[in-house]
Amino acid sequence: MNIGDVATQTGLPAKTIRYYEDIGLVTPERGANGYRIFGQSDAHKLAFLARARALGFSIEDCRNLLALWGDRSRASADVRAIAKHHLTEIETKIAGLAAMRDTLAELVQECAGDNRPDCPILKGLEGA
Amino acid sequence: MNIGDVATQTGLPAKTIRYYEDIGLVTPERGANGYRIFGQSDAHKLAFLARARALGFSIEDCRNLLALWGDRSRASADVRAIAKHHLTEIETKIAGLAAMRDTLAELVQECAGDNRPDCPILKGLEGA
DNA sequence: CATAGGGGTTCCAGTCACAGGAAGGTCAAG
DNA sequence: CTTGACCTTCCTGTGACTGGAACCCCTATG
Repeated sequence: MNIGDVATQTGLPAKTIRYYEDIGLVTPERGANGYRIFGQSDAHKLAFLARARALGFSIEDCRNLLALWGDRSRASADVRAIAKHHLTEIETKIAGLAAMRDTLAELVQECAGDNRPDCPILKGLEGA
Repeated sequence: MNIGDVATQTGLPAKTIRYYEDIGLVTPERGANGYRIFGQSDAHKLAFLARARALGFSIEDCRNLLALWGDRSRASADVRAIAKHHLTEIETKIAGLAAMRDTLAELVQECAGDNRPDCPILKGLEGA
């Protein structure tokens, strides 16, 4: 398979796949013409990566997850630890965003949004 | 005021304040020794920026909000439009993160997290 | 008066995970 | 033979800073 085929299969842009090779996440072979050749195992790895990234895992997490995936003597506790830690980070992020949303929603609702200059949003930003 | 004083007042790191000068958000004067000199108006601007950034507004949004803040003939509708658009983006982000959280939480709960290799998390990542 | 410290200054590199684009080689079809 | 779609490498840019090097300035103390 050429890079375009794997890109179609996995939904990852070709650019991203090249980048993943660059940082050592996949190591496709090369044809005589210099083209990358992806086997089934490469395609599976990339699909795995695509899903892990879609769940928000960092590249480093992905690297570790890939290693565990390929390690038959792994302990599921290690996988779980990575996932749980990431889950906590996501929850923290959500909490931060939710706080922003609440404050913003309040300000937006208070603001008339007409052509007069008076604006509760700016007031909220200028004074605590 | 020197940069350290403003940093303490606003809670912004000095580095960040220099960066804000670099990109033209504030324009403090300079003393004979080359030090930046911040007046009250600069300090207010920076406090405004700190709050806007804390609400997640982008630097470009901040630039526009600052301009509106200083524009006596502004229409509050313009401010509101920026804020509302930002609010929508935040809500979109939250929705995305919440979806990740749900999937992750489910996988984490299914995983035993012991020293055996069997792992629903990896299974979830490998197959759709 | 020399020095030590805690300011301040500039400039350069790195972050994260790619995306865009230039310049050029390769391949299959018409 | 040419066209156009694909592939290659390399370089730059993104957002909003952060860290660090190398250097200057100011005040207090021995």
